[in-house]
Amino acid sequence: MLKFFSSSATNKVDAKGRVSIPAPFRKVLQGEGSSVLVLVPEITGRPIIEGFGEAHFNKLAASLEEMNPYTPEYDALANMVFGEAHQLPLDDTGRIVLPQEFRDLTGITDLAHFVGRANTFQIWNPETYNAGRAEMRETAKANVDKLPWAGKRGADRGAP
Amino acid sequence: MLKFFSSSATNKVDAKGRVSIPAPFRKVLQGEGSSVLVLVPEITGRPIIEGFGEAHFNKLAASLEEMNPYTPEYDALANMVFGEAHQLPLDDTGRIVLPQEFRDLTGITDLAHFVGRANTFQIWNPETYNAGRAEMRETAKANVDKLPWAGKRGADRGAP
DNA sequence: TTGCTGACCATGATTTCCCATGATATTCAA
DNA sequence: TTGAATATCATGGGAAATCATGGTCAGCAA
Repeated sequence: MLKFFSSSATNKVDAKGRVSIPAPFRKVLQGEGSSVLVLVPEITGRPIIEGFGEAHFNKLAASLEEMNPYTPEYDALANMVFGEAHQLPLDDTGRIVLPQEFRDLTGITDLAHFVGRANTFQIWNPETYNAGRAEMRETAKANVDKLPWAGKRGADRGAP
Repeated sequence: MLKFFSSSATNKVDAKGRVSIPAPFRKVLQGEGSSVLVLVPEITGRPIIEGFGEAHFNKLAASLEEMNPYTPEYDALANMVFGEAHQLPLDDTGRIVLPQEFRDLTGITDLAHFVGRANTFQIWNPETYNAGRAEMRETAKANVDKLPWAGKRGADRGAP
């Protein structure tokens, strides 16, 4: 069973706001033994939706619990994350209804672009994504050395 | 059990996009106790696919988690690596379906060239590979001394 | 009513699964 | 060491399941 959200897909959003969650993503949720999906606006305010399963949602809740309540930080995070999150059940064909506020936030009308990001995934307006893609490629290229790819950063790869 | 990806092979891509993963490569995956393969476009954007097993994929995820999220670097790496990675299960005859986007990227139509690279391997359009091979030989020849062959202990492996 | 939601059914296009085959490779015994 | 018996490998094809998508209809609220 798949462990990480990976790959991308652009799916249609129908007149009722329904979108198919890409099959590989559903398999990750399934692996968590869950068929609900959590969507939250990207916390820094960019026009992107962040998505994940219950497992990750629980982790977020756990981190919050470690914070001191009745502080502005706790307040802000609790409200922005949990206050704006939607827990959406997948229907029997693997679709969710994308809440109107998320369509507004992202500018999504009839197409939604899904991007896997390991423990989470994102939903973008395809146009926004394409507009930023070239720059992301450049930034990624300039930062390869942050990942244990083939350089010496890949410390424990077996060879001395 | 084999530990590194080595050797090369050129295999057919059938009408359904299926390719046999070279048997020696399968043995490396088997050694990791896994039968899924991860493919990612080469990060600098050349028309090459990078492949490896779940073990290496986990390491990539782990390094990401150590980075500061919501930075352009994190974003770019997450989207370009995980967003474009495919986790592909091998079928019972050791084949995968090479995703269309990878066939497009590399220009692969009916033949795929596999090249072992120790901890990862690459998939090339055979023509692209052949076209660049002579130059790679020259570059390798000019840099033999960078490898710590027997008798050359402590050779300089390049400083940060 | 009018409009929205959710449950259910329908469908074409993949994609996956399963079985089959010829070409090497490998094993093992004489 | 040679040759026959046995695996392994790369490849092909058809049937069955999955996927993304669309539509209908009943319930419920405004």
